[in-house]
Amino acid sequence: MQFADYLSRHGLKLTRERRLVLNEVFRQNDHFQADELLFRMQKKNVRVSKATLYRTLALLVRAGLLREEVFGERHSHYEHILGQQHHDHLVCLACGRIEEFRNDEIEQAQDEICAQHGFQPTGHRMEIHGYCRECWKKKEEDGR
Amino acid sequence: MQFADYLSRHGLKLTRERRLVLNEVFRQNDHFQADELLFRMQKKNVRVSKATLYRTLALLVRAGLLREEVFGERHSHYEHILGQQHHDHLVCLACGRIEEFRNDEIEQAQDEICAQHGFQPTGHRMEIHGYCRECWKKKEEDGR
DNA sequence: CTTCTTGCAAATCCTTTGCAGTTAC
DNA sequence: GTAACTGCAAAGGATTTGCAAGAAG
Repeated sequence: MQFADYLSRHGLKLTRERRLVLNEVFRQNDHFQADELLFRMQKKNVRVSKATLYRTLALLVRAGLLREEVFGERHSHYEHILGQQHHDHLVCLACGRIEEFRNDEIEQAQDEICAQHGFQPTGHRMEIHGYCRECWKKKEEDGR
Repeated sequence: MQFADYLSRHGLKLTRERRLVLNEVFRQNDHFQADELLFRMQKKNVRVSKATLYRTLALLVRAGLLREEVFGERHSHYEHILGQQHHDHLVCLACGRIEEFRNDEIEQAQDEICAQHGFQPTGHRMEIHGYCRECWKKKEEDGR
C-alpha cells in the first residue's frame, strides 16, 4: 500500500488512527474540508481526535496521496489523488459548489510563460470564480 | 475621488483614518499584507488601529480599489488597482517573490470553458508555483 | 444631534503544539 | 524496549466583533 510504504520509508508507523483516516479520505468523491471529514467519522462512531486528523492529512499530502487546495478562504480543502489527472476548478460564489475542468491550451500556455520568465514550475492553481448555471438563473429570476 | 464617492453613495463617512490607510495603500508598488502595511504606518508614526485597518481594507476591496489575493497561505495579500490591467502570478516557493504575467490565450480559453459549463464568471485567479530563475540556480548549485 | 467610526480587548475560526500516557515494530 | 503516536487542552496567527467613547455630516 502506497501509504504504508511511505510511512516505513520514513520510519513512521501505520497506526489504527491513520488507517481510519486514510479509509475515510478515500471514501470521499470530491473536495472536502477537515472538519467535514471529522464530522462524518464521528457520525459513524469512528473516533479520531482533531489533532490526529490534521496530522494525518498533512502526512497524506506529503505522501502524495492527497492534494491541498486553498480556495480564497481561510481553511483548506482536500481532494484525494486516485489515478486522477490534473485539473482546475470553477468555484460557485453562491452555493460553493466546485466543478472541475481541464484544458490543454491553458496547460501549454503556462509552459510558455514559465519559459519566458526563466521560471521552474512545480505546480499551479487556477480557479474561475462566478456563478454556476443554477445559481445564476436564480439570481436573474430574483430581478438581479 | 473614487473612494469618497463610494463612501457617500453608501452613506459612509470619509474619516481621518480612512484617508491615512488609503494613502499608504497607494504608496505600495506591489503586493502587501495587512500587517506589513500596519507596520509601515507605525514606523512613520501614523497611528491607526489594527481593527480599523482591516475594516478599511475590506471597504477598499468593496469599492473596487483594491484586489485581495490568497496565495495558498492563510492570510491575504492585497494589491491596489491603479489603471492596472488584469494579470496573473508566478509565485516563487523559495524566496516568496511574486512576478506578474498576462496571457491572452489563457483568458480566451477561460471564456470558452465557462461557456461550456454554463458558468457566469466574475473573476479568476491563476498562480504558477515553482522557483524563480535565481532560486532555481541556487538549488542546482547546491547539488540539487 | 444622529449615525457612523474608532480603539481596545476579547472572541472567532482553523490549525498547530506541548505533554503525559499509549502503541507499533 | 524505545521511538513514534495519541488525545487533550491550551496556544497560535490572522482576522473579526461588541462596546463605550469620539468624530463626521
